[in-house]
Amino acid sequence: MRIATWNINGLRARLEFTKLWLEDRAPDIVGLQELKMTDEDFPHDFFADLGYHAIVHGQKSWNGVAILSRTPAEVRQVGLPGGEDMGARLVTAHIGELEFTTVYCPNGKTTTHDDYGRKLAWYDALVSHWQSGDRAEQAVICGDFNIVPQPIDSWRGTDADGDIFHTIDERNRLQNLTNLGLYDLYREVSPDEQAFSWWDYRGGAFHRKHGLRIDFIFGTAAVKERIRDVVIDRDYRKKKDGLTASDHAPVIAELEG
DNA sequence: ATGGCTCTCGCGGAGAGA
Repeated sequence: MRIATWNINGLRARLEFTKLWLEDRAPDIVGLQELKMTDEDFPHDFFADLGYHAIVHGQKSWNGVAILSRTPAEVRQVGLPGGEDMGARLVTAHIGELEFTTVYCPNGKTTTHDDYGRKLAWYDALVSHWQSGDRAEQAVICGDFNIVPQPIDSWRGTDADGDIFHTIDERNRLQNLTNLGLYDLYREVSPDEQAFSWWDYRGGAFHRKHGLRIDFIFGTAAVKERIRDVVIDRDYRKKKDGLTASDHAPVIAELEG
């Protein structure tokens, strides 16, 4: 089974690009973030033609998350309790034995902006929600977390410590989540590699290797035991057939079974 | 030092992203 997460930066603008990727990589389940469209505008028929069911938590203009799956999914949660003021950022579904959640965590803007405090509060709500729920043994939470866990995950290394995405408070929030028994599947496979999942559109950041690793697939111990491989699909950060890529690359985990 | 690019809304230019 192949599962993936991808911040597509506007589904309307990325529809044909997403199709190329789905046909090439053939994932079984995908968490998508930053749809930037309403539930009503979601192109269910487009994905059905490609062999995917979709569960959507959309919103006009901003945010929005969805789960694509080969086999039908059962909705378990739409929206983060206590975090609704920050927009459509969480959806959970059961697909077979697997509980699959995808999230688009708030950005925070700057450490002095009001949104920074809201970002930390949103994380607190996420941790409470995860902790209070009856989680399946096989559970995954993936998405764009907008936090750089370790200096190795930033192209600026320790020079970025204290900046937005790299503060102690943000890193503690991410730690609070993983302390609930979740493993960063990419790091399980590649403990010492520097690899990024996001690069700024500006200034040739991709080619200069100026990126951040902020997109993760976290899994419970039972999921960790099934890992065959985890890759960050940086080839799909490049233009394809003249189509513009998202500023995020997909992250893909291959699991046994 | 700043912005450098791309998206949405909506038709001009602003806000958001990270």
